[in-house]
Amino acid sequence: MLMSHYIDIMKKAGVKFTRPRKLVLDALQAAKQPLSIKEIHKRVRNKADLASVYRTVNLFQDLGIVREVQFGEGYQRYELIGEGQHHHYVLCIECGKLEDIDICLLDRVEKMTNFKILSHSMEFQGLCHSCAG
Amino acid sequence: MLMSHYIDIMKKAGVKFTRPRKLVLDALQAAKQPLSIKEIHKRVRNKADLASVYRTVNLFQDLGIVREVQFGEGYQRYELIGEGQHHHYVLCIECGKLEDIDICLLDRVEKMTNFKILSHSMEFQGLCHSCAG
DNA sequence: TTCTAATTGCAAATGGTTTGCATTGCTTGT
DNA sequence: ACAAGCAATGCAAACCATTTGCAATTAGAA
Repeated sequence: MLMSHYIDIMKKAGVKFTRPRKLVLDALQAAKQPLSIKEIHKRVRNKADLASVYRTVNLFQDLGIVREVQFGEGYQRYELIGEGQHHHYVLCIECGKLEDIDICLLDRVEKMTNFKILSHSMEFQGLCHSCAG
Repeated sequence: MLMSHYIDIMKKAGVKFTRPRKLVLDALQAAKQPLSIKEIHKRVRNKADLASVYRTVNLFQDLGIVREVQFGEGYQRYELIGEGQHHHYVLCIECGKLEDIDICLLDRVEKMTNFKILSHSMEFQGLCHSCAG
C-alpha cells in the first residue's frame, strides 16, 4: 500500500500527518508481520515516545488503517490492513515462526448468526513442523 | 460435567481440592458463559481472594479444565472445557449478548499448515440483529 | 489426630496501557 | 512571512489487570 493512501485517509478524517505517525506506518510496512507496541517502539526508538506509539496505533485502529491481532501473549499485536482483505495466523510457540492461513469465516458467520460483524480475531498457536519433531 | 470429574483431574495432578477451587468451579459451571476474572471474583466475593482466583484459573488452564476466550476487551475470559469440544462466540458490543457459533477449524488448519495446533482463539464482535436496527 | 507441604490472603510489585498538562509545531488567515 | 489557534507530542504520573513474596492457614496422608 502506498503512503499516499494513508495520508489520504488521515486528511479525510481531519487529523494531521505527523512525524510519529509516519514512523509507525513505516515500521509496520517494513515488518510485514503483526508487531507489538514494544516492537514498534523499538523500531522507532528516540524518534517517537512510547505514549505516542500507543496513541497513534489507537488512532490507526479507529481509522481502519490497522487491525489488532490476538495471540494471548498478554499484549496486543497490530498489522496494516491491506487492500480490504485481512490475514489470520498460526504462531509457533517454540521458534516464533508466523504463518498465514488463507481462511476467513466472516461471511459465513454473519449468515449463521444474523449479527453484523464488526471485527473478529482468529489465531492459532502450536508447533511448526520442525519444532514438533 | 460432574464435580467428581474435576476432583479426579486434580487428584491425578497431585494438587489439593480446596475451597477457593471449588468456588471457582461452581461459578464457572453456573455461568455457562465465559467469565472474566472480575466476574468470577464477584460471584465468589468474600469467600476467595482475587489473587487466589487468578492462581486457580491459571492452574485450571494448565490442567486443561478451563480455556481462555479472547474478546480483546483488555482482559481475558475463561470457560470450562466440556467433554472435549469447545465453543466459539459472537459478542454483541452494544447489548453484550453472547451467541455460540458452531464452527471449528482446528483440523482444517492443522492440515493446511502442517502445524501441531495446541490452542487457538476465534471470536467475533459486532451488532446483534436487534442492536443493528 | 498429628504433621507437613501445599495453598491462601494480604499487600506490594509488575507490566501494559492511558491520561494530564505544559510545550511544540502544523496550518490557515492576514 | 507572521501570528493565532488548535492538534499532537513528550514526559511523568496514574491506571488496571495480573503476578509475586511471605506469613498464616489448611488439606489430606500417615
